[in-house]
Amino acid sequence: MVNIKDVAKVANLSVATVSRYLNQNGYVSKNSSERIEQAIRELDYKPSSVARSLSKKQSNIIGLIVPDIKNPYFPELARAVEDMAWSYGYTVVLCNSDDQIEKELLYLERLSQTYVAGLIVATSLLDPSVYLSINTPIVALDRIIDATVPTVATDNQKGARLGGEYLLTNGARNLLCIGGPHGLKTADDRLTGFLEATDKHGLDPIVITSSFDFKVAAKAIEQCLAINPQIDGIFASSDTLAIAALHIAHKLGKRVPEELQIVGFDGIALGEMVSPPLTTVGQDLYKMGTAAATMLIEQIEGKEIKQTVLNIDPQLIVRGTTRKEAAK
Amino acid sequence: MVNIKDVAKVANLSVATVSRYLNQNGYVSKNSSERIEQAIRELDYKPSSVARSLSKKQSNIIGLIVPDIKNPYFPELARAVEDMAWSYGYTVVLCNSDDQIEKELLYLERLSQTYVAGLIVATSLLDPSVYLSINTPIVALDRIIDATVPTVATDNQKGARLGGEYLLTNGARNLLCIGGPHGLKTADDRLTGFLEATDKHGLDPIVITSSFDFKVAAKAIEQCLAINPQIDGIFASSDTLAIAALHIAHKLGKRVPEELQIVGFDGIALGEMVSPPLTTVGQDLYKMGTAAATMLIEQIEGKEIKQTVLNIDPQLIVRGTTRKEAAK
DNA sequence: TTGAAAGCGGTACCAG
DNA sequence: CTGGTACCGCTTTCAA
Repeated sequence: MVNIKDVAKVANLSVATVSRYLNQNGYVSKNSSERIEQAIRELDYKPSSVARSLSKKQSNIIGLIVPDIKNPYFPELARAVEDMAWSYGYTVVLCNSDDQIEKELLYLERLSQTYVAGLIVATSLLDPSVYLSINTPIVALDRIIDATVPTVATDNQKGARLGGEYLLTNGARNLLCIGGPHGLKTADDRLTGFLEATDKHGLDPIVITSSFDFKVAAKAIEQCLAINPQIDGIFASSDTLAIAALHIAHKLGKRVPEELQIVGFDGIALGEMVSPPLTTVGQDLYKMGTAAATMLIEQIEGKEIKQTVLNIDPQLIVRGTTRKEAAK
Repeated sequence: MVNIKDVAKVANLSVATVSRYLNQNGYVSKNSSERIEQAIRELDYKPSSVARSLSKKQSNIIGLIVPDIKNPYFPELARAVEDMAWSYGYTVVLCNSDDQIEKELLYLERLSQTYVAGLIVATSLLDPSVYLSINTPIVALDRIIDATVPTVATDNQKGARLGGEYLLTNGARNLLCIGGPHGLKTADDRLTGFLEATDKHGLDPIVITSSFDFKVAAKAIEQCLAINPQIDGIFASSDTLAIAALHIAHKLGKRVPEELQIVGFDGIALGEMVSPPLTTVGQDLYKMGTAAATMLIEQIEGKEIKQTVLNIDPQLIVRGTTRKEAAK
């Protein structure tokens, strides 16, 4: 592998000058620049980012921590992050934490050993202090870590209220809310928002909670629907959960949306593929991902961060699992 | 950050000895070991993997190149790779090539600058020679690069034959085959396999090809089905395509599987979520991913690779988009 | 404008 | 068994 020394030799300059040229800092005469360019081309020189990391104590690696990339929500986020990182010359390391504290901690440790440039964290089980203590730029994506950590998130409560209200204006009265796992703030907020909507109408919906796992959720929903056949509207706090509900509705022979309406939350691509396509409270996932990456890179590169909290407004996306004609 | 020198000082030994201890090579007396351990604990020392990479010219980073992580096929593979990499102390960098030569080339270049330990490549548009020339362990996943590159793949032809035959034994006679993008070997093999099955029955199915994009595919399928309403069996060369077909069937009011049977290929999780759940030719994606990672790590660590080609046998997974009672 | 040289944090060879 | 030390490839003072 050709190194900076070789380039210097060919250009008949010192490595210091070549380095200055490479980093575009310090003085390099026009003439020298040309000789360096020439040498680089001639030798097909590529700087070693490892050596660079070592001397600068800073790499161009961004760590992306998600619970599980298999959850269809995260690939869309990951793709957006990766695109933005790519265009700024960063590289993203994928970390699946499985929402396990131990694993996340170990990841953090490993990443810090590589002088990771920054972290995008889409999980939130560790104590905020540990994220703050690692002394690396960080942004929270989708989940809030702490008021002091720059964050890109959705107003979950508002979104859920939107979803609940839509179900109501569409005539559903016997509601079921499928909440996400207990203790997950995102999920709790969605539940709260939904209940705000139903409270206003003096309704008292059934609430169940479930893990985001499809099969587990499907089973829970099936049981619930068996006991409460009167249910005519379901608000699910994730699209996966909503699709599980749709699946069970088909299995039980309930017609959607005629007998049972379903509203999801997230706006994953999958929602458009099922039949009927899923009405949902959608977030612009790509935008969230790119925004998070941008905020992180700005921090890394020491720029003033314009805003430390970006709240993405969720939007109701009406598709086929709700009746539209009934609106108003 | 505390470094090896600090440890050496506290343990009252030289850095050489500490290094030997750390790498478990060379001699270190029991007594010294204990002092080192003690010092490490005391200082909470973590070796810098960057420095290590520089001096060994080898990192613990594995590059995973996929076309697009948003394609539901890849998260399952990526997760498996990441799990295995994690357990061996490697870290995976996610690269989305978008099946663009230029981008893939740039990735390869960037990765080689970081002394990447190895590559898992799930794309195959570059000339084999470039993969071979980068002088890094590599394994091809799902797509074949070259006979000399260790590979984990599926017997696509056989799988497609299986799928085609199943459709036939189930009574479908007016067949449609939805192939993947032209020129993609995986897709071509699946088409070939399917045609083998139909040929044997003297049938001449309709064949269309489509990109793997859901919407594009759906449109093409809709047109085809409109022109050929007699179609009663569809073999899709990916689950996404099959789900698009299912989606269109619902839209057109065709009952699945009574009027129209569908068989997909891949075995992605999504297939179980749609209604009716998708009958498909499934590959064990997790196994493919872990196998690829294992083969790569063995190469990296210089072990004898037991086998350089692992052919995963595809399995017919009968679910709800085919009629089972008709079998035999 | 340019260059010499001291790191950055390890590894590994060689001598003791 | 242990220590001295020359790298690995690049960045960054400090002098010239």
